[in-house]
Parts: sequence; structure tokens; C-alpha cells
Amino acid sequence: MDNITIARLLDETAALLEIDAADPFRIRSYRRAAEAVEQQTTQLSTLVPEPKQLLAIAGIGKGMAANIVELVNTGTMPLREELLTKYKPTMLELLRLPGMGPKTVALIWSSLQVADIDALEEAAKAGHLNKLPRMGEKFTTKLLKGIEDYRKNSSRFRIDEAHDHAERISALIFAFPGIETITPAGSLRRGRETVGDLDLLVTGPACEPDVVAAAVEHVASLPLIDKLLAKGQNKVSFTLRNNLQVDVRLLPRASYGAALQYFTGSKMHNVALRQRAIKRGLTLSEYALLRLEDNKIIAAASEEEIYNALDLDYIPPELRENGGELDAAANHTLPKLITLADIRGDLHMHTDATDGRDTIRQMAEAAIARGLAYIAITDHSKNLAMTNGLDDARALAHIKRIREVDAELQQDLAELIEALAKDTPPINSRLTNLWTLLKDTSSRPERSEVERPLYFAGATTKSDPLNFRILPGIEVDILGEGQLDLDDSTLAQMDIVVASVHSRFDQPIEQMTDRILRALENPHTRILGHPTGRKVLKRDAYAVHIDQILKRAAELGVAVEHNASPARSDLNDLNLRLAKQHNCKIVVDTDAHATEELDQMRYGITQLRRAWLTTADILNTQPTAEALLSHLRSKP
DNA sequence: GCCGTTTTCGGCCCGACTGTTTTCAGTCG
Repeated sequence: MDNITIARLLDETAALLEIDAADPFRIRSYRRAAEAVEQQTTQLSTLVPEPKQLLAIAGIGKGMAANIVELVNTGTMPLREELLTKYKPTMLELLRLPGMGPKTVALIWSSLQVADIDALEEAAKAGHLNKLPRMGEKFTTKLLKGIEDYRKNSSRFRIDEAHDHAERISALIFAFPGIETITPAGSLRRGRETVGDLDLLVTGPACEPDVVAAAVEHVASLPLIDKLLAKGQNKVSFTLRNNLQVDVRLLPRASYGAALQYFTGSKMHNVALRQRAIKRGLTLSEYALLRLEDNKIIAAASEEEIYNALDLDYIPPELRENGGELDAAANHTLPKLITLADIRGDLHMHTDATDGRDTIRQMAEAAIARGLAYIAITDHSKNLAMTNGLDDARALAHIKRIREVDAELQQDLAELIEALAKDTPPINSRLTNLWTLLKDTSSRPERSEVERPLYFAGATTKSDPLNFRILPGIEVDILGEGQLDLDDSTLAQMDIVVASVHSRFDQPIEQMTDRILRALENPHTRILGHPTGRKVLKRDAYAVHIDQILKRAAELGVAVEHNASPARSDLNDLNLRLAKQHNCKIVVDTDAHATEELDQMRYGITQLRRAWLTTADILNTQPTAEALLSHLRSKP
């Protein structure tokens, strides 16, 4: 049994205990244990023979360790079984409906014997709920609407989609005079791969208490609102047509830091933080950090003040998961997390030679405009016929072409440097586009704070364009027995060989793992592409095997790819932490198929930050192509 | 059920909004 399953069963038990009206603190400890289990990089099932190691995990005590041992050995545990004789597992789904909490679920079960969504809908329509306390007409209407929405769409939104919505909504809110800052909080700010809803915190003169009502009205009447869910003194909740829920809070400057801290979460991080406050005679809320004895405000305007007042270093949002960050912040041992500006090259991208849209030169120019010092062109190999994959002859011709484009670019860049120094447009017509790109990005208006979590420093001028290099490479396919689908003599010509499995994962996991392990042994393999198999496999089922793969890659000095694009990313923060533990080299890249996709790098960075990674853990932070190449496939 | 500068018992995080409550319980974040 893998960690994800253990965590789910503990969490379900917590929900059942809630319905059973058990001791709230006992319930909390089950929840806390579930979260702790989820964050472990070692599979707990392997620790069962030595339960002492389970006790070392914060939030796991004697009783919970016994529960875990029982779960691993038997697939269930006594408390869970006992609760399931009293309640039905389908009741857990009811808890996901808006307005349905444990008390309500328990009440409709005990009075109406209703335990699943279909029966609940029937009961609501028949008016049976109205006989119960606190469930009038309005409640029923809302519930039926909730059931409809739940059936239509119960999924979370990818971080890039949520980010785009945040930008759109923010632009509309900014139209109101007196709005200065909009920051997305919640899981978007923490850089989670997916977000359940969008929290936007708004501040500025228009948000001061005496005038905020007008701004609230403005937000509540935004044209993109599909359904208005709630409107309070300083809060507006609504959904978009795609069912994404948005909570907008308008807050005075003075308490903005406290609000930002509070609404960024995570919930468990905040609980731990407030416990720390209480031990110091303080109390923390979304308005301020107060001294208990006289209600004096200790800190409120900025997050930094709040953390510092609690004797903590500032904790970056990506680490706020109650996964040891409080201890590290107290001991001044938080890592200096990697930033987008630290990334010097992108080692996986496609061109119009296969399934990309743009040319080699266009990709290179886009990379220069983004401040990179090198890229690798890694088009597909022949086994991916649908992408017009390259056979040996075409692959060789392609890297010849890449070298030519690189040489030409070197000459042009020398000219460009002169032109930039004189600040006069270059005569060379090949440089027109690059000139515009550089001028455009460097004069890009200061972006609003809405992008702060994802857009780090623009990084347009930090590299010396003269040092820019295009590395010839290929994304080669791993065939059934682990062999690569191009000749060794061809691969020997490439600087960057990304070996990836593309074919359908209809093999058993063991076989697929074996196949990948064999591909790692090929001396030409520099980077293992999408190591968890493009999400075709369920991540949890794969957990044990990724461990093996990362370990072997580390031994062989093969780097493992972390795809930055949310659409393709497959190494989650746990896998990345595991890679670090194994001392595995990590490369973050975009797998771009068009120039603008190079911007996806920012999403990959948040995942790396969530895994506590620094520049030392990531290979393509090397300042130059030469430095990078000397590290690839060098034995540890 | 966990945990310890309150250490083997007695604590355990905070506030707003909603519905139908005429003083508050339940839900949510």
C-alpha cells in the first residue's frame, strides 16, 4: 500500500469520525497524520518492520503508527471498519457538496436514511429536507444547485489556467480607481499544480473601511461573473462560467500582510503558526498579530513582520505546507530557493522540423529575449511517426542545420551587441526581429503584483548574448526492450540526448520500469525525459518504481527531466525531493513546441521551490553551455 | 490522538457568512 492510499484512508476515517461527532481533537490528529503521510518521500509500507521510524514523523504517535501498520498489513483498520458498520462510504461524497458538513450529513442519515447524492437529490426535491431544522427553502435550492454543479464539474483547475483567470479578473478590478495591489493567495500563491478555487486579495485607498462598499459593488458586478455566491462587507464570492470559484477580499493596507499570510495558507501551516503565536502570548488572525494581554498590534502590514515577530525567518509561500518549514525558519536553515532568474538554459524543445511550430532561429531568439544563455533543440526521432519524427539521416542533417544556425547567430549577435551599445537599430535585416524582441521586453511595463508569485525578475539583460549557444540534440524514443530508436553513431553526434518513453503504457509497471532502466544504461542517454511516463500511469501506483529509476539515474550520472509545463509535468514535488535525496541530477525544461511556450518555465520553478530545491540541485543553472556539458553524464 | 519552555495530563487556531436562529449552530476557508 502506497502513501497516497494510506493518507486517503486516514483522511476518510477523519471524515467518518466527524459524522460520528467524535472528539474534534482526535479528528484533527487523523487529518494531521494524513497530511504528514502524504508528504513523506519514503514509502511507509517499507517502514512497517521498524515502526519506530514511523514515530519519528511529526503528527504520528503510538496509536497512529499502529493504525498505519494495520493498514499496510490488512488493507484496513478496526476503527475504520467499525465506523463503516454505522455509516456508508458514500456519505463521504456528500461532504463535498457546498453547505453539507458532517453535522448535516449525520442528521439526514439519522432522520431520513439518506446516504448518497442521488437519494439526497430525491429527498430535496420531495421537500423532505424542509422538515429538518435549519433547512428551509433557500437551503434546498442551494443544495440542488450544488449537486448539479458537482456532477458537471468536480475537478480542480491547473495552475496555468488559474493564473490566466487571475490576470483577467485582476485587470477588471484594477479598472476601479484606488486599487493598488492585487495578489492571488491560496494554493495558486503556494504554487500547487492545481487549485480548487481562486483567492484574490485586493488593497489600496479604495479598500479602506469607510469607502470599501463602492469597490465591493464594483467587484460584485464584474461582467465575467456567472453566479454571485456571496457578498459581504469586504468579500465577494462568485463563479465563472467554467465553474471556477473566485473569492475576492478587499482589505485595508494596514492589515494586508496579515491577510496575505492568512489566506495563502496552507491551513496546516496556519494552524501551526497560530499555535506558535499562542505560546508567545500572541494571537494571530487575518487582521493582525496581537498581544493577548492588551490587544496591542505587534505586526499586520507585511508578512515579513509577522514571521519575524514570531522569531521566524520569512517563509516563502511554496514551503508553507507544515512540512518542517517552521523549524527550519526558527533555526535559520531555510534553503535559498531557486528562482526563475537562476535558470540559464532550456534543454528540451521542438521546431518545425517535427511537431513544433517555429524555426530553430525563432526558438533561439525567443530564448535570448528571455535571458537564457543556451538552449538545446531536441526534435522527435522516427518512432514518433505522427510528429514527422527524424530518422538517422534526417537527424544528422538537422543537427548540421542547428550548427549552421548557431554559427550564423554568433556572427549576428556580435553585430547586435554593437547596435545595443550605440542604441541604434542594426542594419542587418536578420537582426530586426531580435532587436524588437529585446527592446520590447526590456521596456515591458512593470507588471502588476498579480504576477509576483510566478513572474520573478524579468531577467532580460543578465546574460551576455555573445555567449548564447544552440546545442544540437534529439528527443529519442525508448523502444520495447529499452533500446533507443536511432543508431549509436547518430546519437554520438548530439550534445543533448533526451530519452523518453512515448508509447502507450499498456505494459505492467514492472516491465515499463525495466525498459526505462535499460535505456539509462545506454551511454548516449544524457537526460531521462518525462520519467513517470507522461502521467499515463497513476502516480501513486508508480511511487515505488520512480524510486528505483531515480536511484539508478543518479548512479549513472543521467539527469532526470522535470517538465515545467503544467500540461506535461510529471515529477511532482515529492518525486523532486526524492531525486534530491538520491543526489540525482535534475534538469528543468519546457518541452516547448512554440516560442511563447518558453514562458512555461515559471510554472516549473514553483514546483522546484515546493521541493525545497536550490540552484545546486538543478543542472541547467550552470552559467554557460560549456559548464553544463561538462556536468552531463559525468559520474558522481 | 498528539504533544511537552504547561512534559504523562490537560491542553489543542480564528473569524465571517448563511440561514431562519430571535441568540446561534453549522459551514467554510
